[in-house]
Amino acid sequence: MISQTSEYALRAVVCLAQNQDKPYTTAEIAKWTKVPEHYLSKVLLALAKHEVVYSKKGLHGGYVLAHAPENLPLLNVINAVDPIKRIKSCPLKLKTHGTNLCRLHKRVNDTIDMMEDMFRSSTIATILNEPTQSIPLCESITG
Amino acid sequence: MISQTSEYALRAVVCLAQNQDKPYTTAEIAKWTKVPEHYLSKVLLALAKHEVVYSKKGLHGGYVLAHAPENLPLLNVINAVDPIKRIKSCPLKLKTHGTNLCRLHKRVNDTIDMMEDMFRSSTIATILNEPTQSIPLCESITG
DNA sequence: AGATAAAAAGATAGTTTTATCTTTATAGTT
DNA sequence: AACTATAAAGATAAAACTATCTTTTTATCT
Repeated sequence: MISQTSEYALRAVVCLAQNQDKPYTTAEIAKWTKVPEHYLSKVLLALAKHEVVYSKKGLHGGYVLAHAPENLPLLNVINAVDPIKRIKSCPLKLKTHGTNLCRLHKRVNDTIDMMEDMFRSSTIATILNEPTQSIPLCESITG
Repeated sequence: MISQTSEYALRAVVCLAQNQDKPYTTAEIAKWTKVPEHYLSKVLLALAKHEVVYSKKGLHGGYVLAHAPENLPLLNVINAVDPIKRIKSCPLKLKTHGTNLCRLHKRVNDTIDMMEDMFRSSTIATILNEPTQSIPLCESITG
């Protein structure tokens, strides 16, 4: 329902949100979030292309968040790596339908919309500030 | 967000709901729903195993719905072919989390729950009876 | 300027999903 | 009993997703 790649991207972004003091390298983020390092590197690349994170090359480089967590909806992270596809026209390409969606596809699309709204309305800050039973997302990045 | 296989399964079931006079063959359903015939055959097999449809072999055989559309939530169709996976424990396997979900995964899981609820609360009958701009799902099965 | 640490890019491979084709088993019909 | 239409099963393959390794480019430090 949500791809592995999106899951990894969200972990990385939450990780960076919790550590905004300096750029962190792919290797550090990978270790902390338990994402395969080389795969994470592609994910971060996509996040950088969509300006979710900012990358700094060279010595003491790494990745930092490009926006304050308050201004970063989960949807932006997901869409950067694995865009949610909505149904815009009848997948059966029926002439009689034209641009209208039939009842089935309208219902499915409504559901996707709802999901999208939920991901749009919660930001990284929202989830980090949410009261919960559980300890912060992950163990310390330096640990 | 919803797999190709689920989409095909839903189409097939809606098709059978609109044609309950006799069993319809894989080939007929495939033609009507524009699903690749041999792939549809696997999908129908899964639907039959989960008793969403009933299969009748031999001459004049084919598939019929196993339940009235009123008693058939979309979720049952989706779960038969491509079960919605919920997050039950921390994907990072952190000891400190134990069975609790962190804020991130709780939020993602809540969203999945919502989607699941939506698919559970609407039946095939619901969507077929819904008032809409568009003509019935598909063109005639005999066309 | 040279050394070093880092992202970026490229190449390859495993796994899962989607799709197609072929053969076999089964149930009606004649 | 033989024939035929059909689902079921098996084998194969194409495409997408996930993952790993290697090389190249870029920026910073001394």
